[in-house]
Amino acid sequence: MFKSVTLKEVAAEAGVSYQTVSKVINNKANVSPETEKRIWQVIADLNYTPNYRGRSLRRQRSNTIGYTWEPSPPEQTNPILDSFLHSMFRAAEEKGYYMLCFPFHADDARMLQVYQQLYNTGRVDGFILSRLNYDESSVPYLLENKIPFVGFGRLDDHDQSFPYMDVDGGNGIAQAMDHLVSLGHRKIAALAWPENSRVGNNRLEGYFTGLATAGLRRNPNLIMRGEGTLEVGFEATSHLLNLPEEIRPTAIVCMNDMMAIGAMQAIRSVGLQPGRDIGVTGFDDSPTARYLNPPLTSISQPIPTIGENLMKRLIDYLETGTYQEPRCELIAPKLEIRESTMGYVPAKG
Amino acid sequence: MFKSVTLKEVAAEAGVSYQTVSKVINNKANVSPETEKRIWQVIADLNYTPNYRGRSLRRQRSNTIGYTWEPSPPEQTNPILDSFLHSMFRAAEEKGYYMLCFPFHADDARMLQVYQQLYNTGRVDGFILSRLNYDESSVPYLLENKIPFVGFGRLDDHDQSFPYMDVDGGNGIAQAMDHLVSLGHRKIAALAWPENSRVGNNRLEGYFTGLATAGLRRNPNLIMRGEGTLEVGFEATSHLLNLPEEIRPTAIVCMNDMMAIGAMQAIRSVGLQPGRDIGVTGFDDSPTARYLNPPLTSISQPIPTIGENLMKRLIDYLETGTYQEPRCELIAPKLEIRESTMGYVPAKG
DNA sequence: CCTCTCTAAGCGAACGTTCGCCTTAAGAAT
DNA sequence: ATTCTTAAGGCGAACGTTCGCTTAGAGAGG
Repeated sequence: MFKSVTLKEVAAEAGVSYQTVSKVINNKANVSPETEKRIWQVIADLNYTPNYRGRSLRRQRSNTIGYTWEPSPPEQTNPILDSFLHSMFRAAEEKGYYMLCFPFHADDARMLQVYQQLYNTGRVDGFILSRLNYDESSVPYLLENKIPFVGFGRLDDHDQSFPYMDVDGGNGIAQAMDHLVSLGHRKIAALAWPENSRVGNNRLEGYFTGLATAGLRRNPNLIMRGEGTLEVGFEATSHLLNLPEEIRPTAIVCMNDMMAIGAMQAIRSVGLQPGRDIGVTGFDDSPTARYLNPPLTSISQPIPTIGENLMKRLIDYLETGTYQEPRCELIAPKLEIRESTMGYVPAKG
Repeated sequence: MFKSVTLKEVAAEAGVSYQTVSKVINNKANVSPETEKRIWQVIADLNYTPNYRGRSLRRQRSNTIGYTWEPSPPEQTNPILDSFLHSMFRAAEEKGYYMLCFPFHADDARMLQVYQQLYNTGRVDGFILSRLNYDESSVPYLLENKIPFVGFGRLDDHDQSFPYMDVDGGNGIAQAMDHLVSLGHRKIAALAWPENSRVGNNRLEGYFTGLATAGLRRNPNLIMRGEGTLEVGFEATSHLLNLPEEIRPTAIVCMNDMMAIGAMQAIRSVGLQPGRDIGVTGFDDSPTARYLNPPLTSISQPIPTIGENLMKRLIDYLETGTYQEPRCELIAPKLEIRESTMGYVPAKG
């Protein structure tokens, strides 16, 4: 095994006590300029880097942030995982931190135990949570045990109980609605998620906002709910297309891209053309969205900004003991307009 | 901050020296059954877990494995990342290990420095590398510095210089070829990668094997090369479809799914139907493959098996000091047959 | 000449473990 | 009665840091 250079070796070489070397490294030195220079020189010569284990034990700090996430089912892919992770990695490294990733457990109690364990044993200094929903048990648990964390997402729309960043999904869908309305659509359907999904409800709010802004009435027949899968998108859209002419939608706003893909397939399966005959929008702006046929208008979340910001915020808290204001931040997504909403010609007028 | 329970507190409560408690925990005890039982009881009562930092310093072990990977460009998605990571996380946790993830750096020297640093400071005990190519500088570096690691992928086809697992891409493509030949295809094109891609060349080998098995001649006009993107797939296929009738391919084997998607779009853009008129196969079996129109025949890699196996192999080495045989393992992928190769009717007989 | 202050650096202790050797007492063997 | 063995557990040291207090020596002020 590799024997790495220690403080003592540096000290011996520089002709000082090892504690003095430590002080120089940590800028706590009362040392003459020449001595300091000599010490730095030796550090460079021997290629010394402080041992993480010793430092961590003494400082009672691990400089490590824990993170886990629920893995996607095999037939789906997580479009934001890669960039979210890397944005956090980079922000952490910049501050001398690293991320410890650990497996997700569906069993809540087990998951809490893992959080507790990682923190109590000193493996991590805090956590980043993501994809929070109403019933997230980890949030109250971590708060109660005073374990530092920040979240991507919140528990409900007016929650301020812990520091987070979140995408304002409602804002995004409202942008999509305005866009569709401006193209002349008046009968707009929504493919929404089950009512127990906080993210889903947040997005659906944007649908309602969009209707209100345009002075349109809510029509319960045009709101379909289900899991955010291609199949649900297909079925729901098939149903919508079978509605009588006078209420049949001319545009469909989907709460994610998978549903939108299903919707476009359903539209094509009855001989219509997505974009020209029926406008379709998605959410997430998955990498594949632009490659669909037609390319899908979707809503993109500034994932790297969020990852970087969350990490910086958590580290800043760990080092200062207080959270920067604003503790809770909502950030607007961006509508990416593509052909799945272009080419529509309103029936009359 | 949280003050966690220490050995000394357990010892005081149990009325023994703290070293004895340590011995009990590590099964190195010469202790009477009653004492041992009492100690375990106290441990449970106080909810004691050994402090990672102290243990790690003393044992000179971090029980942590490092991993990084090159992030996908924004317009692409890494279809295997999520399940690969989670399979490693799970295997690690089972053995009391965790993964430290750190940012990828395109600059080679910088990257090597990070590896060195993480290892020398005692943050990690070893690494897992992935997506290795011919010119991978990390492999010789880690070998030379005796830093433990295992790889997903190898440097060249007969490489045995370090322990790895790899998917036999050639085997996969050969399966696809056999499948196409059995359907009656005789003119089969390949959308291959640039010649400096080891993975690409390995897969292309399978194309040649398939031709040989079927007794077909290689036709340089039917081998197109380029980046594994949708655009390249589209352009290359458009070119192939413009070839004179007698050599124009009836099937196209693509080295990944993105190219296959591009190929199918090109086929459709000239009024033909993928699957019925021209067979198309991909590689990776991305989650979206089954949702394409038509669903794409592709080759799926047993990612979770690989992740689990790599992790176990590395940990086993760290704990025993020798690698299990076989040190290098090649594992066959699986052909997933879908409609993009079905429905073809050979022209004559 | 004595005290005081300041600078530069040393020193002991502590963080929470694990490791190897030592001690004690009891019983067995001589 | 003396020595030997064994079981049960104690003890000091070490892993590589950082922290806070102490000290040696020089120069200033009275």
